[in-house]
Amino acid sequence: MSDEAKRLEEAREQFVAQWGALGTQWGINRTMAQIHALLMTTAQPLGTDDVMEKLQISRGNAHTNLKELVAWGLVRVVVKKGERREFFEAEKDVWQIFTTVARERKRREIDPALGVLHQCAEDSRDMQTPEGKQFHEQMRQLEEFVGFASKVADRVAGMKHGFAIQLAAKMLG
Amino acid sequence: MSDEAKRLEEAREQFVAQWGALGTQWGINRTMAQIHALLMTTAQPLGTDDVMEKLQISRGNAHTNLKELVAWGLVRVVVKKGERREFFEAEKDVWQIFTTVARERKRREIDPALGVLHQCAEDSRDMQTPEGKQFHEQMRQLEEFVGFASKVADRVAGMKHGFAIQLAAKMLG
DNA sequence: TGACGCTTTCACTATTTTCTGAAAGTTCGA
DNA sequence: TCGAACTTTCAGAAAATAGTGAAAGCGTCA
Repeated sequence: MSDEAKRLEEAREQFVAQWGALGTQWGINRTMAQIHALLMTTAQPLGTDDVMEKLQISRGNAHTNLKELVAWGLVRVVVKKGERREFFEAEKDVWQIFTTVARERKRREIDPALGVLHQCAEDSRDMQTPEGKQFHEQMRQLEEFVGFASKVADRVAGMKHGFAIQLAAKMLG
Repeated sequence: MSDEAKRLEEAREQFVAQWGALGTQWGINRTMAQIHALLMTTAQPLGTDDVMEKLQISRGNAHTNLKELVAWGLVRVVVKKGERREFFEAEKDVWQIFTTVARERKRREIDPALGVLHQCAEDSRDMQTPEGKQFHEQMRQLEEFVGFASKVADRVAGMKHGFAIQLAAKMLG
């Protein structure tokens, strides 16, 4: 193996390890983040056994997290003709990754919060005491804000890269 | 206790419980989210023992998470004159809460990622093989995007409520 | 049909995170 | 200087989460 190939291996391992650690902080399972990192930096699709070997994990673990990444929409299943097993390939376009994650997190984190807040605001709508009114008002404001965030997330997730850049440039300028 | 007071208690408990569950999904410790919910919906500041009692948790747990909330900047310590113990009060303004959380998450999640990516991009700067070049390019794009996100976060976190509303209205309109 | 190659599931184990409760530390008034 | 009133820390217990490995499932082809 050439010197550069070795360096590339090292750099990739570095990236995989650190991305995994970051994933943990982000509330994402370490293995899932590591597989994603591995796949993002590999040109050709990998099979389950490749992933198991590179990350030194069990088949069950590799399988579960690969499928989870597919469920998130961050990884595609690729079938090679003449091959029976499945290969996996990560989306590599950064803006695409971002919108996918944004959509998914909105669905998993924002939408449920909205439900809770709406319910609580409803339940306290008619309260008369100062404490009751204050509670209702707080719920209402939270609901309003989160609903707003929800719309922004939809909007951003639906934008084309170019348009987002333009908007952001205006914002930062 | 009046009927409404009872209903308020129930609604609050509902909110606390559900907000705690949501916190977990968001990668935030359940107790911390619950204390935050409790404090956000309570007009007057609470002491450690109040929190322990309402949430049925130990002193150590209450203490640790109250201090953590203070460290995040979501809760203030209040000293009442003539009282030796500390009371705690949550920030209630929604936009304020949002900017605080945005700042904190940027610091904890975005900035470290930027460090990792920059390092990896550097380490692969001079690679010559197609795989090496591709790796470098991927790191570069990720770094660029995350750096950009970092700037946007700073900008948004620094905005006044009114301005943000205006911007968002333009965006959604 | 059956057995091969691969995928999927799941009971159990390991690891990580969170919580408890008690002891130690701090502050302040008498 | 003592001790009451709080706050803070932390070792170990409990709970939650993640990972393993083996068995079961599935589709294909001889």
